Amino acid sequence: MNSQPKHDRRWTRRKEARPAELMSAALDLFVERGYAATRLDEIAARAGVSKGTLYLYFSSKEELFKAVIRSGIVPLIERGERLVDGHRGSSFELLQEIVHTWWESIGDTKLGGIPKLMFSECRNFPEIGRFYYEEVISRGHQLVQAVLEKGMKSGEFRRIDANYAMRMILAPLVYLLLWRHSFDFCDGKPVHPEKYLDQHLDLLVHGLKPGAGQGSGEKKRGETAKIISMEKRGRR
Amino acid sequence: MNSQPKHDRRWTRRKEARPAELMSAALDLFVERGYAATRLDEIAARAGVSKGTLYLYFSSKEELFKAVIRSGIVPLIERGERLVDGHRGSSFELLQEIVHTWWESIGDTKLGGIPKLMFSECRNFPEIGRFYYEEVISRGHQLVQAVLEKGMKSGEFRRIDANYAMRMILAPLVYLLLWRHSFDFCDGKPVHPEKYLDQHLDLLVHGLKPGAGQGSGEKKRGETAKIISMEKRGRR
DNA sequence: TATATTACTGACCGCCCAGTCATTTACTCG
DNA sequence: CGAGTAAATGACTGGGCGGTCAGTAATATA
Repeated sequence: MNSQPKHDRRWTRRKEARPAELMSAALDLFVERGYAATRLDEIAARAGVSKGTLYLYFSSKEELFKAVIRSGIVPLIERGERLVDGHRGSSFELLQEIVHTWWESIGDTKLGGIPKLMFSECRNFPEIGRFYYEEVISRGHQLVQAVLEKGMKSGEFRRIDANYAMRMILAPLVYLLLWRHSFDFCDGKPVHPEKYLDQHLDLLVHGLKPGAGQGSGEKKRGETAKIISMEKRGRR
Repeated sequence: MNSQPKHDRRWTRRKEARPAELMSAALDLFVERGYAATRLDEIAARAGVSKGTLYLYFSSKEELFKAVIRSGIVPLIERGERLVDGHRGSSFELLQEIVHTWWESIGDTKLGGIPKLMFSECRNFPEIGRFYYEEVISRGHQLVQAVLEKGMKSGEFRRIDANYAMRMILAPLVYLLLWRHSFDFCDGKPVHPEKYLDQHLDLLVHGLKPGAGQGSGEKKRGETAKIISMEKRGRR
């Protein structure tokens, strides 16, 4: 981690670089082991400093955690929002572009571990959970929803509830991240992300195409499958 | 939790009921706070016993965790497998039936917290992770994949890679559970599960329908959206 | 080179909690 | 009812880890 330990000095002053290095090390370990199971000594060691140094830059473990999340997500959403604003072309192309960019700049990056971390810990740190929800999740939701609504308005997509459709778009993306950061290691033939995302987009483009019946519960022709809405079934 | 504390006794002997009650309490707390953040004293208290009693039935915290997972999932998969075997009718109907049953007997139950727990902890307990993968995940995958393949063979679904399509089916289901057990609490308008699942099935039935181009990267007509395969793009 | 400054260290502290066990209480059986 | 057994208790312990701080080593200044 230390760039070049000049000569044979035991350590060098690197006031500027420390926080970023510590946060990077912390993110790695938090994602791998979870917040509680990660020792501050380990984080410090991975960043090439002692635990005491960590406390020069972060006042507590929780503050370090917050900083990791904050600094990790700041660039993310903004980038997505700029992408949507600047786009000219079909809504589906935009959707593809978003997925691609997301994968390359987040998913396939160590930042891709953050969602797993947040899902695991948001109940233990409601303040951070709420922050993450406000600053990342809800903005991400709005972003995708806007694309869907634009596509529906132009007639490119059929009319469906954008809020729920948005979740159908995001679920496989988030799921991919969670998978890679948890069970991927025991899978015989690991998931190939590019193929996975292609498949997802392919199913979406067909599922969203207009002219095949609107909304749930309706079907255009007398097909074999008749949709039984869960809403009408008795609850447990 | 104790059924009836007879008379004014300080406690009663309930050798048979203790393990189940302890596991139930443990599942609640593990799901809510995570494995590490859950205290054995709390589990015992919720089950109405002292910590010492817990150790009469489980030799360690980790053994308790294993037992919780094991006992929680034994009934689950088998039920699904019986469902598939006994089904007569279209593949999509079967898919619906699976989703409904899953939701009612697992998703909308405290068992629905197990996936979150496993995703969070499987890296810290590789042995349990592997067990869960073998006994639940891979069997669940095979189950859904079999339905897809049957549907493709009969021409009800278009031909696509069943392994990846299976993941597209499961992702929103698992995602629903994770959501409910983590961020749901900070959502202004919470997700309505029945509507969510209906929407999912609706998108699927359209996305899987044949006669709209096969596989990713192909489109039948000159539509606005042209699919750019991620496979062909440069990697990060 | 001498002095002042400060980034950094690592031994140390105290709390917390998994795990133990001697004792107490409930039940069983004759 | 009384003796024997098994279930349950809760005070205790030991280790681990978050957090501290007096001291040390690197750098700045002159």
